[in-house]
Amino acid sequence: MELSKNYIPASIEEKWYQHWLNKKYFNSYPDERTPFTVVIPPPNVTGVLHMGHTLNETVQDILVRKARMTGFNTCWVPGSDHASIATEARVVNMLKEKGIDKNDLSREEFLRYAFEWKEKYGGIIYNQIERLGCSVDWNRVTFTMDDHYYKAVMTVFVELYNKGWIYRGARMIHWDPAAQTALSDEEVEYKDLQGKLYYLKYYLEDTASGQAGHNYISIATQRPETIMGDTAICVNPTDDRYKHLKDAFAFVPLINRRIPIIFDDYVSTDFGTGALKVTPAHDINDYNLGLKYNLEVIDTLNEDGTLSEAAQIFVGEDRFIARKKIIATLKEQDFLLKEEDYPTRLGYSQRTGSVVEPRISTQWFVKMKEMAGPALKAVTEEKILIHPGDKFLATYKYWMENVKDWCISRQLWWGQQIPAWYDTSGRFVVAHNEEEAKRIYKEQYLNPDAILTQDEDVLDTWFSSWLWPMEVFRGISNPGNKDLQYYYPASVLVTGQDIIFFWVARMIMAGMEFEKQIPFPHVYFTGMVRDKLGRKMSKSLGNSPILLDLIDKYGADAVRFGIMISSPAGNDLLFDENSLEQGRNFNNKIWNALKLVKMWSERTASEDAGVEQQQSSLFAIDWFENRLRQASTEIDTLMQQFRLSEALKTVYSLIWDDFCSWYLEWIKPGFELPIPATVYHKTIGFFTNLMQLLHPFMPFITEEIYHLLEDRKDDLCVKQFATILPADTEILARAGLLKEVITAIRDTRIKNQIKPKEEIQLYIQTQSVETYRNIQFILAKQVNAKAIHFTSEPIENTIAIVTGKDKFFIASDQPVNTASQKEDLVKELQYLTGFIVSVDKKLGNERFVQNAKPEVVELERKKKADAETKIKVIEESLANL
RNA sequence: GGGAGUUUAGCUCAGCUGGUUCAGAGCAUCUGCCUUACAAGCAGAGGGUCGGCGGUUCGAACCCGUCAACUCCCACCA
Repeated sequence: MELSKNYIPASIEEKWYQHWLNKKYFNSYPDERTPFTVVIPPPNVTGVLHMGHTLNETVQDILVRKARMTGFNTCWVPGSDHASIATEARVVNMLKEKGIDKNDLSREEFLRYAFEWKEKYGGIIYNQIERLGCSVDWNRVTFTMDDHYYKAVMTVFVELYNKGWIYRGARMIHWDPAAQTALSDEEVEYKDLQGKLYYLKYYLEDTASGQAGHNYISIATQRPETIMGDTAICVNPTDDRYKHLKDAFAFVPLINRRIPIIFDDYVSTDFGTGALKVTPAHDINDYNLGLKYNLEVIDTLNEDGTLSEAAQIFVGEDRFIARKKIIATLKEQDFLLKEEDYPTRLGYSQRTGSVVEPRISTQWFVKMKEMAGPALKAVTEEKILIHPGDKFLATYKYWMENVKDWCISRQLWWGQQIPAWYDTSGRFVVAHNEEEAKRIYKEQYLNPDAILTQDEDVLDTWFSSWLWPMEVFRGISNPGNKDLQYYYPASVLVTGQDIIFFWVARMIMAGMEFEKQIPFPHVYFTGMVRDKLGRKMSKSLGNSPILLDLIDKYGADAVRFGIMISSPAGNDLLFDENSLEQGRNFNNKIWNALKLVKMWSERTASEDAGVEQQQSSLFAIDWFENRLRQASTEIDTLMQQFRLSEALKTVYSLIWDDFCSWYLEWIKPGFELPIPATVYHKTIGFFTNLMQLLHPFMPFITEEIYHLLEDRKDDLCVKQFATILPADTEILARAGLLKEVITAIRDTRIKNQIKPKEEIQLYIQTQSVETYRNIQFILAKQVNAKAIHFTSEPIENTIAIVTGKDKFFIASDQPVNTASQKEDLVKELQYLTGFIVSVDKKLGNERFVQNAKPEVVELERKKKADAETKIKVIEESLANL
C-alpha cells in the first residue's frame, strides 16, 4: 500500500465520523455499566460556533472519549438554545433587510420566520460539532423550545408560582430600548467611560410671588435629558448650605415644574453640589427616594428610548439627541453653570449593545433567596467541585449570598410565552395551558364567561436553560423516567466562566429544587479565547477565525490539538494559528512514523539479526514498554485533575521524543536490512498503545492509523484501555543514562566540527562494561561510531568526555584540540568543586543533619560522593592532556 | 468602594506536602545537517536575581508580612 507523503485529513475525517455513526458508538442507552453523562452547553442558534465553543466542545469530547474507552456508558447530549433576545434581534434584522417590519407581522407569522431561522442555523452548528469530531449522541438532540421542553418550562413556572416564588409586580428594571424588553441584572454589562457632569440652576421659589426668584440651587447631573422627570431635589439634612431650604420649592429648568426640596441622608454632602435632583422614573436610587417620600413618578421615556409626551419638550427625540439639544437650550437660557469631565460607568445590554435605561415596569420575577441556600450549600459542602476551584468559589458564594430577584419576563415573541391569562379587568390566573386557566379562573372568580387573554411576553432564555441537565432527559416533563434516573446527575459540566451566574448557579438551584439533587459533581471552567495579543475575539477586530476554515486548512485533529495545547487549565487562551500548525506538524510526524514502520513490515525476518542488534532491540523494547507505563500513569492522573493541556503535552512528547526520536531510531535496522519479527510486532503494539492514548485528543488520525497498522475488526474509538502496570524505574534510569551519553557525544562531535557523516571510533573506559554491552549497537548507531572498544587506559590523541563515572574517547580524522577540551574540563571541575563546597556546608551544619529528613541527608551524602568520583575522573583526564 | 486572582526564559505556561525530577516545558532564537519516515524535518546550543523589600527556617520559586504592577468579578453615589 502506498502512503501519501504527508497526512491528508479531509477524507479520513469524513470516513471515520461516518463509520462511528454507522456503528452507533455514540448512542447511549441505560444498561448495567456506570454512566458518564455530559450535557453540552447549548450554543445559541444565532450563528456559527466561535473559538470559545471550539475549546469547550473539544474539552468535552476528550473527557467523553476517554470515559468511553474506560468502560463507562457515555452519553453526551447535544443541542441548542433558542436564545430568545439574541435570536429575535437577528430575525428582526433579517426581516428588515427583506423589507419586512416585525410590527406588521402577527405573532404566528413572526414565529414561523424564527423557526425557519432556527432550522438553518441550528443545522450549521450541528455540522460544526460533527466536523470537530464530537462524539455526541445525535438521537438525543435537544432544543430549548422543543415541545417537551416548552412543557417543562410551563410546569416549572406554574410550580414556582403556586409556591409563591414567582410573582408579578412593578419594579425598577433594566430596559433595553433597542430590543424593547426588560433585562435581568445579569444581562447588563457595565463599561467605564468618560462622561460629563453638568451643573444646572434650579431657581428657588420666591415665597412671596410663588414664582421662581433670583436665587437658585445648583445641581450636578450626567443626564440633563431626564430633568423633565424630576419631582424633587434632595439634600442632606446635616448640610449647612441648605438648612434654610426647609419646606422650600424649586423649579425645574425649561419646563418650570415646581418641586419640593426634601432632606435625606442618602445624599452625600461632598459630591457635586451636595444637592441631588430626584427622578424616580429613571434612576433606581431616585426611585427608592420616591417611594420613601411619596414622590410623583414621571416617565419621560418611551419604550424605544425616545422622549415621551410626559417630557413636554423634545418629545419623540432619541434620548441621546435630546440630551444634546437640551444642553444647548439650557446654555442659551442660562441654566447651565458649568460642565466638567467625569469618569462614569454605563450599563449596556449584553445582547443588543444599547445603553440600558432603568425603568419602572410591571414584570415577572423569581424570588431567589430560598433557592440560593441549597445551591450554595452544594458547593460549600463540596458536593459540587469547581475546577479550578480557588478562582471561582468566592465569586459564587458572594453571588449566592447577595442574590437578587430574577426578572424573567421579556417583551419578545421568540421564547416560551408566559402562562398567565388575564381577564379584561387585569385579574389573572397562572396555569399550564389555556384550558386549565379557564377552569381555574372559573373556580376562583366564579365567572365562566370571562374572556381570557394570555400574557404577551415570553420568558428569559435562562429560565429554560436552567433546566437543561434535567430536561434533556425529560426529567421535568416526564418525571422520574428511566433515562433521568440513569443519566442524572451529569458527570461533569464544561463551560465558560462568563456564564457562572446566568447558567451554572441557576442550574444548581434548579437541580436542588426540582430534583433535590445536584446537577453535576464537577464544573470545569474553560478560560476565554483571546487572540494572541490578548484581545477579546470580535467581528469588528476581525480576529475571530472561522472554525470550518481552520478545519479545512489544518484538519480537525490539528485544530483540537492547537486549541488544547495552548489552553492552560482555567486560564484564558491566547489563540495563535501557530499552534494549529504545530498540530498539523504533529499529524505528519505520526504519519511518517507510520510510513517507517510500514516499510519494515515488508522486510520482517526471523531472528537473523546480529547478536548485538538483538540485544539492543530488546533493551529498547524493555525501556519503551516501561516508559509507556510511566507516561500512561501520568496522563491518567492529569486527566483526572482536568489538566488536559498537560496531559496532551505528555502524549505529544511521548510520541515525538520518546517513540520517534529515541525508540524508533534505536530499533531501526541498517539500510534495507530486515527487522526481527518480534521487534516489529512489539513496535506495532507500542504504536497502537500510543494511538489509543492520543485518541481522545485527536480521534481521526489515531483511528486511521489504528487500522493501517494492522487489519482489525474493532475500532479504536471503543477500544478499552488496559490496566496500567507499574513501571520499572531501573530500566528507565538506564535509558536515561544512555541518552545522556549519546547527547554528550553528539555535542562533542559538533563542538569539534566532526562532520555528521564521518564515522568515529569510540573508546569507553568504565568500571562496568556490562552496562554498555547490550546497548553497544544503539550507541554506535546514534553517535555514528564505526566501532566501540572498551579500554582500561586513556587513549592518546583522542577527544575525551566525562559522563557520570565513565570516560569516552573519540578518535576521528579531525585534529584534536586539546586546549578547548582542557577548557571544558576545567570549567566542569570548577563547577563540581563549588558544588562540593555547598554540599559540605549543608552536611557540616549540625542543625541540618538533625532536622532534615534522613532521606534528604542521605541524598546529600550521595550527591557529594558522586561529585567526588566525577572530579577524580576529570582530574585523570586533565592529567592526560 | 468591596472581593478574588496573577507576577517564573523573548512569548505562553508547569513547578503538587519547603529539600535531586529545582530552576523546567512548548513555541520563538542561534549553530550544523537534503543522515536510508519526516526540511511541516534531524542533531545540538544559548537564554531566568522565580515582580521589589523584609521575615520565618538548617534550608524558600514555594510559608508569613509589606509594597508595586496587571487581570477579572461585584457594587446605586447624582
